[in-house]
Amino acid sequence: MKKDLFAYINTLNEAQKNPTLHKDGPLIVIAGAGSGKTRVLTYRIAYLMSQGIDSFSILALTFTNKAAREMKSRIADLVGDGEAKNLWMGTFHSIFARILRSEADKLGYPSNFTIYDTQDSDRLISSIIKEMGLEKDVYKTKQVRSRISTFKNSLITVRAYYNDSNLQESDSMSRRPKMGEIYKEYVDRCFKAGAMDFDDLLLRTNELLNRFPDVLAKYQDRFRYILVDEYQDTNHSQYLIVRALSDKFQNICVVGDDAQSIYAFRGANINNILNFQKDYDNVAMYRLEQNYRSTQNIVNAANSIINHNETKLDKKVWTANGVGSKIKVQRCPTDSDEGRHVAASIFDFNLTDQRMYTDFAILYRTNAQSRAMEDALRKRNIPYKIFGGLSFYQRKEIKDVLAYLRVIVNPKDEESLKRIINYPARGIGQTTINKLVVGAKQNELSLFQTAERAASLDIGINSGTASKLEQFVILIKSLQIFNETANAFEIADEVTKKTKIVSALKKDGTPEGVSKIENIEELLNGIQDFTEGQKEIADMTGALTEFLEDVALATDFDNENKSEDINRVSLMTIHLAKGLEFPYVYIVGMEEDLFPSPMNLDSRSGLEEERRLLYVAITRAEERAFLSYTQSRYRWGKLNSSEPSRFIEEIDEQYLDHQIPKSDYEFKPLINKSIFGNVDQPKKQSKKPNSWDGKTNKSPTPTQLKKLRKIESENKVTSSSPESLIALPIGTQVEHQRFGKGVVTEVDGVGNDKKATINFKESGEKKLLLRFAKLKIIE
DNA sequence: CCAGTGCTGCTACCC
DNA sequence: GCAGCACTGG
Repeated sequence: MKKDLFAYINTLNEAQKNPTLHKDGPLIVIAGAGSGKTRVLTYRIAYLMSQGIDSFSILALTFTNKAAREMKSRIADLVGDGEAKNLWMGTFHSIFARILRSEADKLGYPSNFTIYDTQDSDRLISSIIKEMGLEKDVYKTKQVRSRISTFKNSLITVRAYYNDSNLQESDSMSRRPKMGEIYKEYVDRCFKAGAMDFDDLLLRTNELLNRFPDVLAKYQDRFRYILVDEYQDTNHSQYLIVRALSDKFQNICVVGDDAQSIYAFRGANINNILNFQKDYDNVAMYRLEQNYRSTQNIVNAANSIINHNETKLDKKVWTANGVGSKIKVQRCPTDSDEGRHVAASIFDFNLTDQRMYTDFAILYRTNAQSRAMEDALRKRNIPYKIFGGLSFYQRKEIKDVLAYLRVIVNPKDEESLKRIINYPARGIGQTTINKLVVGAKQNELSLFQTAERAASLDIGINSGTASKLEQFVILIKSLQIFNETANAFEIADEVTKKTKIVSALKKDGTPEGVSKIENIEELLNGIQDFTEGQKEIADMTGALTEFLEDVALATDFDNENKSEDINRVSLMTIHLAKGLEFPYVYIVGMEEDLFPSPMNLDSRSGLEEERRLLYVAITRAEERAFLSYTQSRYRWGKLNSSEPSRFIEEIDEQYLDHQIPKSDYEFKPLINKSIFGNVDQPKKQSKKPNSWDGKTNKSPTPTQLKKLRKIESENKVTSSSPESLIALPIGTQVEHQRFGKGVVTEVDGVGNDKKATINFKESGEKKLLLRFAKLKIIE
């Protein structure tokens, strides 16, 4: 086994080997995009284990569950399943949720605490604002939530907030003087509900480690080796946890790329990676600069964009791969044309390059952009999968079933209780819930306890409603008793039957109802899978809690790998694409007011983050990258005109290949003079100094002229080929730009579907769609 | 209490 | 373009 491992390690380059074999003491690995950092991390962990480090004492923190799972399985390949199993590997949230469960009593929490997702938090905040009688247009739920999240991620507790006059002042200035009160009430209510939100999982871990030195010492001793992936995206709270845990042994290895820091909006602090060397003594610094993923054109184009940033570590990413093709930049009249263009291009490459659909990704800045892409792909029968957006577990019907399970496990969970107390409808309306909330506060009881005692407490609930509440309480209690002996699947199955959720949906009979039933069945299948996996564990107490935790921390990525998911084009936001790679990458919506996002335009750091986002997007591509922008786009149901993103200009011209709409098969010819936007259109006053629009009145610069000439000549090539191929007798000698010379052996299909089978000298026999294949007839 | 209707405001991003 | 919310009449 050891010998095998070293054979693997020997396949690394020197730059990769050094951090892999670095044993003790702090180290930072600055890993350029595609430079093999995952290999370094996995081999390093395997190496540590080969050196006698106990697998139980290695903690590896990743950014997604998927990354953790993949790394674990790769390590299992190296060291065997049994040993890999013992590694502590997962996201910050999942690892510390696990630790918090076992230490919960110290913080006054039940060990089966609920994890509130963003929606739960929003509902709670919104009801607090209502209860406090505040104006909802001033105290906007989402703004309040994100403010509270900022506090928590900066370790500003309620007490710290009240000790900081600056914070209070800035909230007063933004007309929200009651922010502190809302914050306090929110924290109290979460605590009383036995619930932690995502930020609490980190904040409470800090609290645990700070308040209990013995607990800190225990985990410091347990985690002798700590590794953190994607360190550039850690926030202050995560930073402090890592610092505290690694303080004793200082065997801390962080890996990241400052150029790929794209989560500042949720509190990630790029200074964590920039200042790592100041945080520990004798830090070893390693740089991985050789890119194994992409062509030279892609690497260089990406470098040229990131060079516009001021804040960055010194790094020169290069590749020994081939030069590759230039990045195509496509202008499209509208967003649906953009969709058609991308779909046509994928269709084309799928055929001519014999590519699987999984080789393609379409990346965008905002989820709303996926629709135009979907429509176009569907029209061409190209299978696709959308990642992100509303996840399975956030669907209403799923959240309803889960709410029952959550209340069974933790009856104090207020948000879940409010969800199900009248679902399916049982005559307990908003008025009653309001009375319960008030009553709970007055009597210092949980909402559930208040419901339980509704008849005896003097809270204005009449006997009719009280008996309905009693029925509901009995239902929950009987399910709780059932839960003591049943496994997670049995209890979930019982919930859907006892509550008549499914039978009610069946009666409803609408297509929506049918799809909801299917989703609930899917959920039950998932729970059954989970239960199967737990079979060897004799004691099933806590199984449901564990399932609910998995679900709370799961994302769409975690439900992949189903058979129907293979061979599909991937659609996702750029954020979601971090860490992934695809041979062909389409980056759509390269427009001002979209990318860079207007929300990030008021500061240099914001703009730099947007730039890093584009860097991430381009470096996902292995072979080909495509950029596109529209001249007008539907937003909020209205057609708005748009301008090319400033970022297109920032990419070094020599790596780009500007296209204008192809008149032959996709677009009507629009403008032949210039690619620089709205020459032919009445245009609004240009206010952005950096946009291309402002230049159109001037005569073209030499670079622009060069672009124009190139575009004109290319346009001739594309438009001439289809006509010349109308007649293509068998035996014709043809030349293809990629496959070289060949002979036509068969022609079939008509019109747009006309295909020719061609026997190429070099590449063998290929079937090509004539309207795409740029064939030249050789006389 | 509840279902239906009309209005609003938003749409970065993830654990 | 739609989801979520508030309002209203039954």
